[in-house]
Amino acid sequence: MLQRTEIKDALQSKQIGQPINVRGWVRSRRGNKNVSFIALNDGSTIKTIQIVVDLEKFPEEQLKPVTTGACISATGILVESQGSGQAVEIQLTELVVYGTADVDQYPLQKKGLSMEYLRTIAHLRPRTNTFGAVFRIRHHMAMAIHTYFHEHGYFYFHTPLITASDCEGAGQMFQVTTKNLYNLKKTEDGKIDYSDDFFGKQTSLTVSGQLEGELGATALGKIYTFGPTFRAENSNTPRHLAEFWMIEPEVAFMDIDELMALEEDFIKFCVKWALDNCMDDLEFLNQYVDKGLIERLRSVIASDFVHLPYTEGIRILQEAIQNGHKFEFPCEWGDDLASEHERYLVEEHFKRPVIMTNYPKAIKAFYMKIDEQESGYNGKSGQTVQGTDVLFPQIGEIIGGSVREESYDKLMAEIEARHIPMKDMTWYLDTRKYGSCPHAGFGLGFERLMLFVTGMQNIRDVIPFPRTPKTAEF
RNA sequence: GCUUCCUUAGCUCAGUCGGUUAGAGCAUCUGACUGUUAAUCAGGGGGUCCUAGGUUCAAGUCCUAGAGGGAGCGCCA
Repeated sequence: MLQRTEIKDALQSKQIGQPINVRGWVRSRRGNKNVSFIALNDGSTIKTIQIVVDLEKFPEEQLKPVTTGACISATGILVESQGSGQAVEIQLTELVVYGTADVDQYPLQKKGLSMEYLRTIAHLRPRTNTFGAVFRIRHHMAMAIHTYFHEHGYFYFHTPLITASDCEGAGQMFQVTTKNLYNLKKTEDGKIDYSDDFFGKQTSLTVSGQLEGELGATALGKIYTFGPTFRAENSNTPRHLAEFWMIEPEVAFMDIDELMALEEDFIKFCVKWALDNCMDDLEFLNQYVDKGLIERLRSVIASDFVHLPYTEGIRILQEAIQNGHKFEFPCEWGDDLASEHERYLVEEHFKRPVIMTNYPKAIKAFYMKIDEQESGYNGKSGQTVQGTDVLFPQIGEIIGGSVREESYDKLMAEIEARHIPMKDMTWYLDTRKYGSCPHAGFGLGFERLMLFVTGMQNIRDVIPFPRTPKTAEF
């Protein structure tokens, strides 16, 4: 049998008049009593190749199983197309049907399928144009991430997925245990006895690789993590998953300005990568999912991100309120900003991405470096921390980053003030105890980047098998 | 977790004030058409109106509860 050619290559081929073999899944078949046209897709590209069937050589009976969804091998002669719409097509000489798809049962149709419906058949949705495009782009974004960090001298550092620490505070955790939940052994004071559990202590799935990432950065200099993360929050929104992938670079000797430059440069690199490598898929999404997509991607690459200290952000919001803008929630200095406030700043006031910095320390994590230089609110220093959140149009917070507090004493003071359980965390504190150094890093939700790059509306549609509260199908 | 909306044919949706036999487009099937490309044209088949109660002479329509889904908010990435 002739060697298989992938459809993306077949469509570019100049071997007119030569035999060719393609294999894939039938998107549609149409025609009249003389000729039948099969649109075939093999996933290598969003495009289909047209197989032209002369019904005198292939009687209708033989073509019966060639229905939408069926898998076939088509051998024929590559010819210049007589019709408009494609440069080349294949005149069929030999047909093999690998697998049929009963038209009364196969759930995918040529058109008119909602995202909600496709989510119920997530095992088949990669065969649709939209999800094919999304998952090809997902691959390319993963490659972009590895390429960016590798080319900038970062090391890919693997942090554990199972952890015994519960102090990061990033969210509720999924417990990991081999204990018999129907017959739990209790200690004398009524607590669960984990001493006979698999790890001999209580363990969970990680909510962040950052703390372990800091161990890597304070030895290798520049590291990044890229792996799955798990949060058991009961979050029901189009921007949250219980299982998602996170990118967390951590860099020794990096200050807040360098951190912001990294965040901006990294995101722009990824967006540009998509425009350079995924244009066919982006054009499809631009046409059918989000009309402004490509323009928005280009504008993000072209614009400089705003650097906005929290205190200045509050001032702008209060000015907006004085000018008659209505917000549901208040925003006094010290309040955490609500989505509506972030959206106002990004989408209405600045109309470009904003990196918000120097937040009040009370609303941020314990490990963020306290701002001693910043004059801060009412001219008093030490009230803010060097956090840097990148806020994007449509999707809100895409990155949360900060300079880390490198002083052992200051870090311990925060930990004690917040009553954070650190008894099993001496390994983390050792980074500050031995050769402590200034360092910084950020976390970027991979699926949120995917939302932005694809224009998709719901985070459940940019990961093949989404896990959300009450849903763990497939 | 809170608020709110939705659930009618395989899919996307109409369905008026509670009133005769529940409709459309697409899909599918049959036929027509000498090259289509979201093909087109003609015709046919296809219904547990989410589930369980209730109100009523009469419920897809009103009420209660439950299930599933979406959106907004909170938490965050």
